[in-house]
Amino acid sequence: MTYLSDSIIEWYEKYGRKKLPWKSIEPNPFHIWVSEIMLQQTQVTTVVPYFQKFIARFPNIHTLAIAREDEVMSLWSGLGYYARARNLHKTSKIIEKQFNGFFPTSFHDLISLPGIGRSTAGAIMSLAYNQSYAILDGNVKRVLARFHQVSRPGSETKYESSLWDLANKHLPNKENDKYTQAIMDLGATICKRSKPDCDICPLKTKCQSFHFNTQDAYPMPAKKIRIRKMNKTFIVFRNREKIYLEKRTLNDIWGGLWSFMETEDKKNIQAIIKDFDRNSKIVKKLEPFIHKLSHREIKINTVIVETSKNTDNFFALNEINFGLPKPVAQIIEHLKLER
DNA sequence: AATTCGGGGCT
DNA sequence: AGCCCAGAATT
Repeated sequence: MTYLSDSIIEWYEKYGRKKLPWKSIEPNPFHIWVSEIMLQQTQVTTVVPYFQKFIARFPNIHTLAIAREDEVMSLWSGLGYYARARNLHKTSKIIEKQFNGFFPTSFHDLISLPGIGRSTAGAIMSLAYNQSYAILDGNVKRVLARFHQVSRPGSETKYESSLWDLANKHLPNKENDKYTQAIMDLGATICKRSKPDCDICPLKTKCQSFHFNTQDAYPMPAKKIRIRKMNKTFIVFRNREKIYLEKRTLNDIWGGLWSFMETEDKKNIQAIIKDFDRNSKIVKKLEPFIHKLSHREIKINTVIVETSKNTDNFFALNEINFGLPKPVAQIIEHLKLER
């Protein structure tokens, strides 16, 4: 099958996005890898400023591999899905040690690395090395689901599998790098989720959804996830200009970032405070606010506690340079303004 | 096979 | 207010 790839590549020559910051005349595998990880479940416009700051600080694998994890997390702060950053760092060390600092060039080696799955490995093989591998991101899924009117059976696995088959079937026999970029660009700029610009789409003469006017029905919607609502109380221990922070464990949200002590049960607040410092007391409560995640909705309460303790985990507001969850960063900004 | 993991853009 | 985004790892 070459109609689809030929048409898309031809379209890309005229209308594709060729100036994204991770693109260069000579492909840079390190840049492509970092961008692919940042772009997982994250839109291009969100990623661009993070990518530029990240590359300015870590221009190559070596600088990343020898960095402190806290600094890596700091540059990821606000981007979300923090396991991506931890895996990125972990993988840079693996490449330094096990691959002698050379970025892997085979699909087998790439997919063995933390944070690199089938689609990301395919993207690197294609975009960095012009090898014939498919990707299956949200853009490609949408284009293929519409082009073929792919239905979503009971089994999600079968649906994914049939899309992968189509993605492989449509691979061109040359210019795979250009094709991969092209089909993503088409999905992002023409074959959009809502109001696709079918009239100027290079695939319209053979697109099933255009023919039957079913663009809104494809891709068929995924199963709805239910959003868990929960409460959290952040306990901000403050000693003059310094506040207490601790590093979060990896098996929860915001893993590896620094945060306040917290509880989900308000009845525990007094006990936690007295356990920390029996002479401390609550001096203030901030206005509660809702922090929304894609799978949770957290009502965040904040209590400020004055303490005279001053351990290693106390930091001046202006010297905090590691990763912070969004709501924690918000609260710290608020505290700075009060000064 | 289903759930978990962020935060933001767009409608 | 709800859905989706250059998905992968874990349960």
